[in-house]
Amino acid sequence: MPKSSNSDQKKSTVSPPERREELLAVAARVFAEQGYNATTVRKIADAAGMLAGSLYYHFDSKESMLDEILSGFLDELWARYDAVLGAGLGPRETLEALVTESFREIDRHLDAVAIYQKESRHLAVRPAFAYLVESQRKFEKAWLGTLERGVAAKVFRADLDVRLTYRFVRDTVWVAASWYRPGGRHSPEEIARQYLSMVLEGIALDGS
Amino acid sequence: MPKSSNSDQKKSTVSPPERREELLAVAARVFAEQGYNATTVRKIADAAGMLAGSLYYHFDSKESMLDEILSGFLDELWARYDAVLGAGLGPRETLEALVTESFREIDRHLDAVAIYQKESRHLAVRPAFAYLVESQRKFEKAWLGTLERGVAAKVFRADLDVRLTYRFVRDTVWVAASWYRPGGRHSPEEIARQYLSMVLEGIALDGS
DNA sequence: CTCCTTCCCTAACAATTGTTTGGTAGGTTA
DNA sequence: TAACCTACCAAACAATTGTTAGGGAAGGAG
Repeated sequence: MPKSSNSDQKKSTVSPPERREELLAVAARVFAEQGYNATTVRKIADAAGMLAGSLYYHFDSKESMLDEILSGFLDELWARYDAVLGAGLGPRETLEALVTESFREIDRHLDAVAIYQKESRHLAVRPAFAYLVESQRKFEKAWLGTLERGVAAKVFRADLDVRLTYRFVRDTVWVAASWYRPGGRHSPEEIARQYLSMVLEGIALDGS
Repeated sequence: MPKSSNSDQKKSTVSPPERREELLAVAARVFAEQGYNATTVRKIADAAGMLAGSLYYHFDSKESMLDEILSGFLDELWARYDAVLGAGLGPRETLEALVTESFREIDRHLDAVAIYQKESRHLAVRPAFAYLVESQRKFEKAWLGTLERGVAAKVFRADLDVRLTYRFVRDTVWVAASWYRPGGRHSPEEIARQYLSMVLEGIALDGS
C-alpha cells in the first residue's frame, strides 16, 4: 500500500521517468552531502550539467524533489518491511530480517536515508510531509511490537526498558548511513550480521 | 588542553559573559530545532526578544555563534574525557566511564550535541571548523584504543570488526541526543546503565 | 519542407538572506 | 549638569535565494 507518498498528484510537469530519476539521484547526492537547506537549486543544476531554471521543466519546485526522493525511499522500504512482517516469523527472526532489510535499503538508497536522517525531524511538522510522521508511527509499531513479542516469548531480556531498547536498536541501524559507503569492505548482509551479533549477544566476553 | 577552540581570538566585540551565554543558549536552541542553515538571524533575534541587527553588538557573525556553541561544548567534553582516560582504569571500566560521561554531556549540552550531530559533517570541510576534524580524530583514538585494549585483555569479543564495533558504540551513545529530553523519566546515569547493559551483554536472553 | 514536441537556455523577478551604519534611551560616573 | 558607556533600535545594503517567462535548437512526424 504505497499511499504514504503524495507525489502522485503533483506530476503537473511530466518527463520521461528515466531523466527524472537521473536528476533526482543528482539532487539526492547534493542534498545528502550539503543538507537540504544549504543546497541551492543552482548547485543541483551545476551537478546535473544544466542551469537552475531548467530544473523547473522537470519538477515543480525544490521541495517537490525532496518529497519525491523521500517518499520513493519510504515506499520501497515499507514494501519490504511489510513482506517481512507478514511472513509469520518469530520475534528474533523478525528482528534479524528487519535489520538485514534495513542495511540493504541503506545500501540501495544511501542518499535518501542520509537525507531522511538529517531532515525528517524538522520536515515532519510541515503538512506536505505528514507522511513522515505516519511512517515513523508505523516504524515504532513494527519494531516495538517485535521487541515486546520477544520479551513475552522469553527470547529477549525483560529487565530493560522496552522503549529504550527500541530506540537503541532503531538508531543503531540507521545511523550507519552516516558512515556506510556502498562497495566498501563489508556487504550489507555482513554488516547486518555483525550488528545483530552485537545487539543480541553484546560485545563483552561471556566470562567477564 | 582546550586549544580545540578558535573562539579565543575573535572576541572583537565583547560583552558581559552572562548576556552572551543567554543569547548563545537561545541561538543553540533554535539551531538545534530548525537546523543551522534554516535558522535566520531574525529568528534568533525574535526568540531573544530583540531585532536582528542587535545581535551584532554581541557577536561578529552568525557563524561565530555556531563556532562558540560547538567549541564550548567540545572543550568541556574533552576536559571530562581526558580525566577519564588519565585515570588508569581497565578497558571495561574506561568504556563505562566514557559512556556515562557522554550521557551526562548530552544532558547538559543537549542543543550543542544535537547541532554537532547534524552539522559537523559538512562543517568539518571548512577551515574555520578544522577543530571538529581534530576532535573526531581524538575521539576515534580514545574509543578505538579502549576497545582494542579490551580485546587484548580478553574482556571484549575478538570475533568482531573493531572499527565496526567502534562506530556501533559511538553512534549508539550520541544519537540519543535526538530523542533525549532533560528532566524525563530516566536520569543520564540510568540511561547510561541500560545502554551499557545492552552493548555489553546484548538484548537476547542467555539461553536462546 | 513544415509542424510540433522535447529539453534546455537567457534573463529577469520579488523575497529573503547576513550584515552595516547611524542613532538613541537609560543608567553610571564625574 | 555634563560626559560617557551599554545595549538596543531603525533603516537600509548587496548578495543570494527559489521561481518564472519567453525563446530557441534539435529531431521526429506528417
